[in-house]
Amino acid sequence: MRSYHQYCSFARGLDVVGDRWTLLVVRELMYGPRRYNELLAGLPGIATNLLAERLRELTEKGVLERRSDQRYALTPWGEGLRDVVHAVGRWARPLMGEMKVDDAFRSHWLVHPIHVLFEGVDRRRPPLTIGVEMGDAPVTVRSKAGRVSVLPGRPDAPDLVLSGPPDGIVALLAGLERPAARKVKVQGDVRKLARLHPRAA
Amino acid sequence: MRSYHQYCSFARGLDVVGDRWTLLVVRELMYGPRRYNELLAGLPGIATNLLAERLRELTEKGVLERRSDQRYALTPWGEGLRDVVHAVGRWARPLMGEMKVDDAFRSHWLVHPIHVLFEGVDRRRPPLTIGVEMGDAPVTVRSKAGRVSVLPGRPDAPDLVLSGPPDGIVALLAGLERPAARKVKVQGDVRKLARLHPRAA
DNA sequence: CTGCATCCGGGCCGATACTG
DNA sequence: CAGTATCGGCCCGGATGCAG
Repeated sequence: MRSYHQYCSFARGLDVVGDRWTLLVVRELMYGPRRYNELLAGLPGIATNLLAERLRELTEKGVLERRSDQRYALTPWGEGLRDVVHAVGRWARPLMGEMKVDDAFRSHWLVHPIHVLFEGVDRRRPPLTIGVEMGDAPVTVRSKAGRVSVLPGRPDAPDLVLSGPPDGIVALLAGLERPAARKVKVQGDVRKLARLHPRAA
Repeated sequence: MRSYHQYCSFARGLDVVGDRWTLLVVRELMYGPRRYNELLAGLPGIATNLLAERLRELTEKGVLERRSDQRYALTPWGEGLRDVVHAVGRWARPLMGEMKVDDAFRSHWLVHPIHVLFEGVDRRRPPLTIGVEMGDAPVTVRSKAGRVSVLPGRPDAPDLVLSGPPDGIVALLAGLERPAARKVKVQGDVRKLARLHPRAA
């Protein structure tokens, strides 16, 4: 990317991560170290040359590093971009209405809406294990010790299983009455969801 | 900008503000409503057509609005981008070493480093008024009630006056011993600066 | 002078094909 | 699996024109 040539911390930050796709690569690495093809799968729409170029640039600039097992991982400085990604995600929450027909989705992306919806610790939250099926891979949403998190894979003994389109799942977890929420099949008692106390919109 | 077509809050956010120059336009409006030419002056390097286009897009999307006095201003939703700009600025702080020869600078940009360096309230901070001269316009850095802020203009009765290159000024305020800091002329007692307790790097 | 619109060259982006 | 090569098209950047 062309530099903005401004002596401004924000502008210099954008010189590093302001390119198209760059911060989405970072988003993918926030789930942990990933291999090239895993990144490709998590970034529907990116061209292979662009992914390669972004990985090279970000490595040169010290945002990520390549490990011995051929995986890419965020450096400690790169980890600092979590706040940036979350800040944008939080700001853009009003944009998360319905899915468009040509919108892509990956189950592990659920981590971010969950992070925003259930930020911090809330002791009122009961322990709860939810299996979520949204198409490409099952994930588990777990409430434990007042904290809500997302894990890959299908839980052994879920209290609740949700299956349906992503926008419906998110609406249901957020406690919103949206048309899409009605398309979600629920096994178990839906009312348990409200006890997780999602943040108001 | 081409949409990423991903049902992800972060990606949808970038669909709105991910274009080149877009967040820098927002940065400029964080100082308050501005007219077209004022924005142009605060965004050295931007092409006039691009500024016009960004302003139109951001207005359509509800990030900013045009006022009756022809000024552009952030909407309430647009104000939410402050957290994003600050998050990037905070992350990019390690990049704020020396100025490059072709780096542009505007005095009002000092607001962001100050925000990052002196975030929050610290009761140990004594009241202090500092005049700062960096080239294009004088600004005032003021400590009051434990909070440090930046105002446009030259103070009436400064306790201290700093004049020199921006990187030197920032280094001095941050309490860092950098070569550039030695190029700053100081009128008054430099040691008063340390009492403001800047955050460690 | 302010506030843009138009035009044009160059570079980045996106899609596909291909290689070790 | 992990990229490189290639090429058309679009966005960006700089210069210029022009209306209120």
